[in-house]
Amino acid sequence: MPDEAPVHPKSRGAARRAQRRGPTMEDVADVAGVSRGTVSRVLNGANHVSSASLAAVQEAMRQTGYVVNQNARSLVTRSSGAIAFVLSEPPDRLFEDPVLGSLLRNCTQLLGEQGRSLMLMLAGTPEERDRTLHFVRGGHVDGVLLVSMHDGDPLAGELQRTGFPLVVCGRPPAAAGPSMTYVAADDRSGARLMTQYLLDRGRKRIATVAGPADTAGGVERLAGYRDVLGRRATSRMVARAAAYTIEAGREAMTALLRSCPDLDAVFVASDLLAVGALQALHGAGKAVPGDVLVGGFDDSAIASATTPPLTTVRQPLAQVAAELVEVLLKLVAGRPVSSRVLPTELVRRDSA
Amino acid sequence: MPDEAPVHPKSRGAARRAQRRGPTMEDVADVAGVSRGTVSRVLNGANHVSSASLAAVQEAMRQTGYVVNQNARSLVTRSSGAIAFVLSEPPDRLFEDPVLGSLLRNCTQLLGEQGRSLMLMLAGTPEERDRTLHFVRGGHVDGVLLVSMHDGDPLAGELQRTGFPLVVCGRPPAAAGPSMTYVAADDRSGARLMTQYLLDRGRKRIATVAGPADTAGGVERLAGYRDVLGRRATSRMVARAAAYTIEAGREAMTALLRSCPDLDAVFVASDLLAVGALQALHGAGKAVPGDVLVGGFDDSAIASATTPPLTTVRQPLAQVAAELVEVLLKLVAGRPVSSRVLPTELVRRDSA
DNA sequence: CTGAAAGCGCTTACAG
DNA sequence: CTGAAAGCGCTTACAG
Repeated sequence: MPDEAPVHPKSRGAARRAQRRGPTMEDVADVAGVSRGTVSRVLNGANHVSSASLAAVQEAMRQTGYVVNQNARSLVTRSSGAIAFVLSEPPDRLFEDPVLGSLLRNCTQLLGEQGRSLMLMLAGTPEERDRTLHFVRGGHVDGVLLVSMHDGDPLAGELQRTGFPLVVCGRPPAAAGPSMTYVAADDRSGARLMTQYLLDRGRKRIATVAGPADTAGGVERLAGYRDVLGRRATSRMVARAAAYTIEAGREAMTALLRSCPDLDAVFVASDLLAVGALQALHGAGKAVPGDVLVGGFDDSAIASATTPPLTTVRQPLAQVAAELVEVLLKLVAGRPVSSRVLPTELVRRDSA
Repeated sequence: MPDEAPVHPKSRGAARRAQRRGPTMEDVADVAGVSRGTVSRVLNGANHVSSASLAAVQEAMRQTGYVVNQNARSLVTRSSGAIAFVLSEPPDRLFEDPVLGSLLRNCTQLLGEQGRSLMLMLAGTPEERDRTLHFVRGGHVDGVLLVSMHDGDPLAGELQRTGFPLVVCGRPPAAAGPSMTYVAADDRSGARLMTQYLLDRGRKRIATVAGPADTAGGVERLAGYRDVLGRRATSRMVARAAAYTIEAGREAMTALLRSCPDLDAVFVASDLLAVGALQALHGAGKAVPGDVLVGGFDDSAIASATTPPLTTVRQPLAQVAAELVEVLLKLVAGRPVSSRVLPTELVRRDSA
């Protein structure tokens, strides 16, 4: 096997035929009455170009409808203009959680404003991981944004070893080493904020629905909860959700109602989980917030659409995306960067 | 202004320096003791290559860690290996609806399996549209998948005029002309299915929450509803949602309860809208399905997570994605294609 | 089956 | 400020 993903060799011929050969730099130079080099200089910042040449070239570009051939340019500059957005998740539930969608949209938009494009790559299976690594090594992208929720994901380290600029969204796996740059919301202090709030509202038996144990959210948010409650947080007050889904939230909440029937508040580690928790509480005849206070995490779109609307911890997703892009582009430009942890804040609605 | 998006000319130098120059075809050829041409032939299908050369080249590739430079290859083949996935939507609510996420994930996965990559492009604003067009014309991609929910979107026509292979998801705007290839779920007959089902369950006053009037879903699904009810569908039984969101569904349902207080069933044009409709009904003290039958559309992940679980019309999204990719790649290969409309089906749960 | 050579469209020192 | 020229790494007729 050649070390190369198959790219439909058969179809190349046809694709080539179909492509009209647009005007090249040569054509523009001819029309403008200058050399190819001058056209190139106009394209790349217009330094050291007389205003007469500048005008002539611009006019010629308009006339010919010239569009630069990015492949030719990339071949010499060794820079593709694209960034890989790598989603290291099992494929089934992808995008069910609005957090990912928000991140992806924001990054795409911000990169676009910088004249860069985003390649979406899935890396949930071993084959996909290989493809992604191969793709990055092939120089298709100038840098990588990795969104991985699971600890112990080997991809982070492998990507780092390619030597390409890399920024991870969320805290990187411990095994990654200290040199890995990341941007994360402060999960732990957000969880503390919410737990303290529930306590301040006079509740005595505050349970929690934690996220899966192999995710940063599942670890950090539970830690924040424990920071506040100390030994008051007994094991019967903690339930693990199997995934970040509505169903899993419902199941975890049901388990909690069984193990701790007299709970009077619950901190749920994500809004989507909280939707399920609300259903379980309603189903058990518990009034929210009357009998049980419910606090979520994320402040995703669904938080204001539940009944009652969800009091939650706001992750600054737009800012996470902005910093992710900023840090990565700095890295691509060869400038020094450092990791960033962004503050979270409490958003009060009606559920707590 | 040069006709060219700025791609950080300043950063190029740094990026270049940072890039280690991997082994080239020349290096592989040297190690294998053959010419560059033979290495290339091995890479592109291994026809007309002796098994001795083949083995030598493969071994040399392994030894050197060779990875093909896609830019150099694309420059001569005029084929980038990438496909643009263009989302022509206003940015705010993007991905709130799980339908888009599902489509994107499936397309990315299927393209990946074909050795192709997906570039995500937003085209919600005029600037973004220009960027997208420029990008496509620049030859960055071999073809375009356009997901546009809004009629009268000029982008479809503009993309078509570039001459690049294009497939639209959903029925294209009427103005697009007959030659535009599309893949769509059969919205109208799905709506008929649901309306007929509500009728068959003995309901007399079947209202509908329709999608925005400028979307295919808003038009076709309402048409299907009217196909079945004829003049029994009076204007007071139809409410338009302002967008495909939970809030809009709640508002439309509230309006319906005012204009038609004795309704005993409602067909809601999307699952997300139906979540809002359920909230409004519960808020008004109506039991579902006891007092009012509720039918949704999409069968997205949320449909099985509502209380009660939603009876809905299933859009075959995985199949839509598969056909989208298949048709586009055929087009890219220069083969003939035709548009496809995929059947929808009723999924019974508890809300109706 | 295989090598030598042309060429894809651009950028960038290098002279001037 | 500008042109001529080399070179980026590959593919592909063209001979043999």
